[in-house]
Amino acid sequence: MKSSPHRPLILKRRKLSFPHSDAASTLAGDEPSGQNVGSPKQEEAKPKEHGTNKTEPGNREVPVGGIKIIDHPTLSDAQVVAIPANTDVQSIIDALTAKGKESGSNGPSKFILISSGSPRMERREFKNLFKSDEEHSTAHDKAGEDEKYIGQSSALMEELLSMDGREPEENSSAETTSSVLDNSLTNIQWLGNMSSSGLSPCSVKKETEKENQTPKQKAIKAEEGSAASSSTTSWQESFSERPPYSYMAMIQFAINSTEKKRMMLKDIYTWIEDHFPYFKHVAKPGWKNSIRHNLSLHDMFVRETSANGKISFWTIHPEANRYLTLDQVFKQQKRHIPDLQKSMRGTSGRKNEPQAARRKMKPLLPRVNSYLVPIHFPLSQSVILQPSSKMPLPASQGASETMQSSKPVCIAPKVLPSSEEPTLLPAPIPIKEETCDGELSPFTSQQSIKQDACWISKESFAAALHIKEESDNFHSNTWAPQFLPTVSTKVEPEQLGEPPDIVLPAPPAKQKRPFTALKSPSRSKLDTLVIKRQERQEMGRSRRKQHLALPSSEEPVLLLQPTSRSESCTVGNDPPFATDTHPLESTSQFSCSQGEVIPFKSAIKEMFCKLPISSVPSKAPITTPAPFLATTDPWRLAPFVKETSDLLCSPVRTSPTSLISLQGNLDILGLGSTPLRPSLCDSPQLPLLNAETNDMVSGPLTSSPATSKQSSPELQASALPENHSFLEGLVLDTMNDSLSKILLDVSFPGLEDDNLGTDLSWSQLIPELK
DNA sequence: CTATGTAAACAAC
DNA sequence: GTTGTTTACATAG
Repeated sequence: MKSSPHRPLILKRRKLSFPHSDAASTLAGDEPSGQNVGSPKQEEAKPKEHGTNKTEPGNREVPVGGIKIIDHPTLSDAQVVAIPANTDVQSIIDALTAKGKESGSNGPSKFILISSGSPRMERREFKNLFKSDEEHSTAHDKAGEDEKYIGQSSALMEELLSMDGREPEENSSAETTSSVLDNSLTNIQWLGNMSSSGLSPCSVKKETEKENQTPKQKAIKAEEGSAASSSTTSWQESFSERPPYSYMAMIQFAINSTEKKRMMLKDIYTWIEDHFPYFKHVAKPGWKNSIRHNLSLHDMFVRETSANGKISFWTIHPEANRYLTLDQVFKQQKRHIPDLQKSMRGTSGRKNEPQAARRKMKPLLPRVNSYLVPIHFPLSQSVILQPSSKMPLPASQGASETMQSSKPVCIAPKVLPSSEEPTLLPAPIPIKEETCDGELSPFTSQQSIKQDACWISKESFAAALHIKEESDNFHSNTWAPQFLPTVSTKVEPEQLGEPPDIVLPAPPAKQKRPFTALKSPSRSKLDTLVIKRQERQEMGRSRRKQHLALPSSEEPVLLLQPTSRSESCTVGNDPPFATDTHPLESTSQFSCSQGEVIPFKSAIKEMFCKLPISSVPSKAPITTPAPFLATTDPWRLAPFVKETSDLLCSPVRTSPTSLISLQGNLDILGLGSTPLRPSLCDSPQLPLLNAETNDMVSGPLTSSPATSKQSSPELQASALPENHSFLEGLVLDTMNDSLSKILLDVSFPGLEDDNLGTDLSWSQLIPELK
């Protein structure tokens, strides 16, 4: 009852009913908590083994190839496996296998691997061992194993391997199929940072077991900080410390851990507790509130109600869902981390080194920024981003490490299609991605000076990347159909190094439903009902989902400008873009040739949602979609716009440009939970990128015929016809850990204002526009 | 300024 | 009491 002075009273809050409760059918069938969801609770059972495990009390060693297996001092069901530096994986496996046999079913379920030697190898190898991570594997239920990877402290790595698959966790990774051992390998859970011997008492039981991973980061931290000295402390901390994941990320992990990709709130809580002991044991109860808050806050989380309406599940909007799982993330981290750590440690003074850039890297799984944050990219931005030509892998590969290391692991929801967006097509368009792991490297590697910039840029970069993807999706989804002919997006995948563990989702689902109910009428099909979805408007300060609120001041920038510059917007040098003109906004807004400015921001939401009630409605109820909007899918924008006219300076025009702008806006707006961040332009990187751009373009990308990819101004001007608009950029695919360059070639004959008359116009392409 | 985290008020069950 | 929403405020970057 306290009334907070600050907080306005909520006069009324009304739940939206869903039209489709029928969808529930699906639900009904499904049990709420879902099979998958994991019945974390059940897991608890594990302990049973203990008794027997103890079979080998004391530190008994089971030497196998120099590998020592010792009972964990405090964990009854765990054993510590000391692995000599040069031990090969097979030996380890053999040792564990032998141990496992020896112990029988009752044996220890977990093994903590400690290697003093070259941890890296182990990982790698293990990694190899681990088979695929496909998530979809039903595995959840049973498979329980998770891998836990401990960071590699240079000193030691530890891994817990759960031998038995008992744990029901759903880790994606779990591929039950494999032998027990495999499973165990497969599931790596996080180990805390146990620094050293890691034998310290660990009260955490199952937690340990499950998948929490302690990010290496932690490990790193540990090292840095208090570190290891007291193993106990570190050990405990590992479990007690808060995971480096944001709530948003954890929720995603939880939901994606289930087969159906949906989870009830309660199960989410449970999953998190199970996987991150911190929340079970240390966190204040308020964390649940935070979870709920995040669910409500982020558009990517969609609540679906069972047919009967009694059960509500939380799902991740397909468009936004990267299907990340803890496992995947973990694996990724694995890859990257080593490098990072190296760099970090190795160079105690990181700064000095070129590596400095890295240093800046965010924690792999930063709770922060980019992590999991949906990034919306306005088309324009994409334009802005220019890949550096350098991207070529050369050094990169070698550098791959660097790259990776440098690369923050971002888990960003794929696209954040704005709720508005109707994204139907997943990837109809031919999109190629080229991921160059090495790509970044150039940046990093290059000049030291720049590196910093690079760094920064990187982050932004990452964002940009994501954005790009979005844009792709964006295009592909919404536009693709219409544009297909004309538009070609390419992303050329070049993965240097590793195959993506993560499978990019081309989520099947995508097609299904649009993020926002608003848009797609069709979505009705969905089994479940989507309850939420609204666009967000801006909110003043409060953060209700981020919207794209752009400062009114800023005006939309033309994506494709008629003027030579238009394309040139490219970052590079264009002062305008890059600099002030529309720093961020530029990305978000597009100006109509007319000069109209369309600020998207919050207005949009309102428009969509029409949420009279709350000033800042976050998610619009699906049901409410405006008719017109619904009809046209994606682009009901225009109409939309009109209404919003208030906000918009001018009514939307069908003019091609306008469309573009809209779209861009949409993106931005749309889901945009995340606001555009500082545009790429701003970031220092740009320059770098630009510079190279040309080359790049010419490179692989160019392969595509008609489409010219260059975004670089020069090129544009010279080479490109006005009609063509190219969006070129790099995409960082967190999932794959790779960088992708994407070229989006949107060429219309007459796109630009100047040319409008000429050939095709957007409107032509898209009837609706007219 | 943004993204996040946290606390809290409130609403609807 | 639980689940969801939405504010408000705080903090880190």
